[in-house]
Amino acid sequence: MTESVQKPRERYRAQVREEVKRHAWAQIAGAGVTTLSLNAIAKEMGMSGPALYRYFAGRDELITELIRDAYRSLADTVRAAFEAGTTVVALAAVIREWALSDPHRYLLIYGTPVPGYHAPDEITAISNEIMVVLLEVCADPAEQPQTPFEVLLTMDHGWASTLPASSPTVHRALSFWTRVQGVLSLELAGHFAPMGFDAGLLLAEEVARI
Amino acid sequence: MTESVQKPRERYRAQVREEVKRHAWAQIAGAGVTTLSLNAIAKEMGMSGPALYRYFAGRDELITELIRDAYRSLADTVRAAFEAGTTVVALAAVIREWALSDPHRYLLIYGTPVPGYHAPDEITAISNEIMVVLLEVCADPAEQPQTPFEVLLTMDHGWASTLPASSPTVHRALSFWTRVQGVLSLELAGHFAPMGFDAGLLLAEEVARI
DNA sequence: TGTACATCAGTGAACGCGCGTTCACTGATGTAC
DNA sequence: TGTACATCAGTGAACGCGCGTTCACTGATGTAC
Repeated sequence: MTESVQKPRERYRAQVREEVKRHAWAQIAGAGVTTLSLNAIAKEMGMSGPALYRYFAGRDELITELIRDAYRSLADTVRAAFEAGTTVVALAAVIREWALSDPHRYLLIYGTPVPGYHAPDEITAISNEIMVVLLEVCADPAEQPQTPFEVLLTMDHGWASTLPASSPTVHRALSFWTRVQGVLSLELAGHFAPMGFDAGLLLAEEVARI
Repeated sequence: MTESVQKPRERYRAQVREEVKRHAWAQIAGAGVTTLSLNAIAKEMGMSGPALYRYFAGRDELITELIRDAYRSLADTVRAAFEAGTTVVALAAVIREWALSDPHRYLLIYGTPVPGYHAPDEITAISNEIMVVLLEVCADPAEQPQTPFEVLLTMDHGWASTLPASSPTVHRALSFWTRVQGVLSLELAGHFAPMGFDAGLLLAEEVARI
């Protein structure tokens, strides 16, 4: 964000880091995180393996960066839709488009967890940002729930601390989120493929009445 | 099923295959399919690596077996619940229990697809069995939908071929399935952990009105 | 019941591969006077 | 503007590791007469 005052070396470092990440995403798009390899990325960039250690402390740091960027991208997308004034149905479609535009990016953060990886606080913070937007959209008075919901939550922290735990808004947001994930996780893993119907339509139906 | 007439060698082969699979599941329970290794399994069994090639053509065949067994187990569980006479809410709870009893088994079939792996027909057949049960449960006249659904499906094959594509039953089954997947995929990947609420309750709410 | 043969489980060595990571070093780039 | 020095990107060799898989072989188990 303050890149304009970077000195040349810093600028160069940032560029190379970005290039590494681009190649990393390309690899992930091919076969998921599992096959992500520093050596392979170095080779693609015409460098030798150890060179990347100038830019990343190791494989784990690179993966953390990728996960963070993925969350960041989704949070920004969702926030932008909200600020442009969206309905829950339209927001679901926006999230689906985001996921379809790069399925492995979606799977990186919502698919099977990377073995041995534990997300740092910064990442849970971004994840919370997303929930906050969902809560805001679900709190829209024009989109009230049809039926009152029962107490569901026992939490007293984080994004929901300013809302009563049994708030219909919270329940609506959770319903929205799980239904979106339900359609997307099945669609992206290919489980709808043999059935031959429009997952976008199903998603719209799913979130139309929450 | 005809094991009682197996000759000793066949019997022994079957036992070893089962033992290999047990170790494979233990590995998967630890860190997912990714880290599954024939050599490691052999070592745990006190055998040398190549010995396993007497029992499995290779790593892929073993994985296929595991995936098939996972589907088989879920299909049997779901069918048993149906035959005992279940409601949609109870069935959802049964599926959740099945998933929680071995999260990585669930993730093996509904999580991020294994790179480079393509399911043989036998497996899609079992997957269809599950859908058939869901359709039967959702067709229960005691569990009629509250609202009529619009046309969603354009398929003309497989398990739905005997039902009109726009059938409320089909829509109810798809809603059920995606909502179950939505809750489970988020819960098992740990995305509910920082929120501190009862995922079982959320699931019950989700499938109560389909 | 005993012998001759066929089957097959399991071994150990080997192949080729790629991985993450460390280390001492070279050579280019930037900085300070 | 020019020189002396510090910084740092990138290299190549090496370490130790584990993987899937093949192959020729040994020795035990089962089969047929």
